[in-house]
Amino acid sequence: MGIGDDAIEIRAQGWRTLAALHGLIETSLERALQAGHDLSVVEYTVLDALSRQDGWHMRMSQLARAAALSGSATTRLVTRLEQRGLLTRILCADDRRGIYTELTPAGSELLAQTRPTHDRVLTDALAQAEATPELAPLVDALHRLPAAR
Amino acid sequence: MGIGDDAIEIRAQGWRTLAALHGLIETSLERALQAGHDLSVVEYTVLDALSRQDGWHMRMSQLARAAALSGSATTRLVTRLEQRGLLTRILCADDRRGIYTELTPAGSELLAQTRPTHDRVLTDALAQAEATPELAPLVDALHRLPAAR
DNA sequence: ACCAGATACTTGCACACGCACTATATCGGC
DNA sequence: GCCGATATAGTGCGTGTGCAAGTATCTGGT
Repeated sequence: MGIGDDAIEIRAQGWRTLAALHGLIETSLERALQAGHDLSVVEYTVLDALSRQDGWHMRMSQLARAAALSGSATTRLVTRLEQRGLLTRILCADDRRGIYTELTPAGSELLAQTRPTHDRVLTDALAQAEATPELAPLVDALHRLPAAR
Repeated sequence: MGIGDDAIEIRAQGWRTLAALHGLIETSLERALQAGHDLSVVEYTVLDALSRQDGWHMRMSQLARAAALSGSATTRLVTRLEQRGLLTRILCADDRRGIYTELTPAGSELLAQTRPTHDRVLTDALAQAEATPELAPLVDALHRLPAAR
């Protein structure tokens, strides 16, 4: 056994904790958003990401990164949302390979309606996680994270 | 705007960071384990969880929780691994509704072969994340997590 | 001007997942 | 002991996903 094995075990343990917390939150959100607003978590993530770029466009590939999705999944996700009238594709003139996406008013409105549910469920899920011994430290660390930007 | 809005925004930001880091790690692991050992991340997680219960059995439902999976997905996952000869189902006598699962020698061996890859890729992914400004704080927090047990 | 290679999105296909439902086993009140 | 309520695992079905291949566009070297 080498000297770095402890570090590896700590990393593995951290990854398991991270995955567990992620799963817990995602499942809660998925059920709530699906039931209440007919939106999946990734769909919400995309709408949210677009709204955050307020007034600015996002390329498909940026969207893919923001949602941690493959290119093909992003194509179909955007297609779904476009067909529901929540966003629009905009061919951009300077690089005709690229496609920009933009929230429609309907998209903004749905997002506004959904955000309270999202925030409430997220808060609840975190509270629930904090009550779980092996997850509590990570939840705590999450709260102390320096506010990015 | 209420007084708690900052807290909500911090939580949302934390969740986005968590999801981003999780996605990054999972994608890296998925590709590496799939390419090198024909295993998915959940499959590895299950084998690892079983090995960690060394000498002890796990019920399907515990496995489902450990892998953050639904009951039905767990059934099929166990079926796949059983057909590959990596684990065995064991009907338990005291509660005939329950089913225990146990690693076979082949399962242990495959896990032993796969673990180095897993650990190396995990280390690399964390290092990569640490080089990303918005992820670095969370990676740092992960390392400082108290060793659970 | 041209062509090879890189980049951005899309499409074909196989597959793992969750939900709703079913089957079997256990437990508690009577 | 019996029967409804609950728990555990498995099945049918629809759907979202990633990979690999395909198409269109851009870029740089010659």
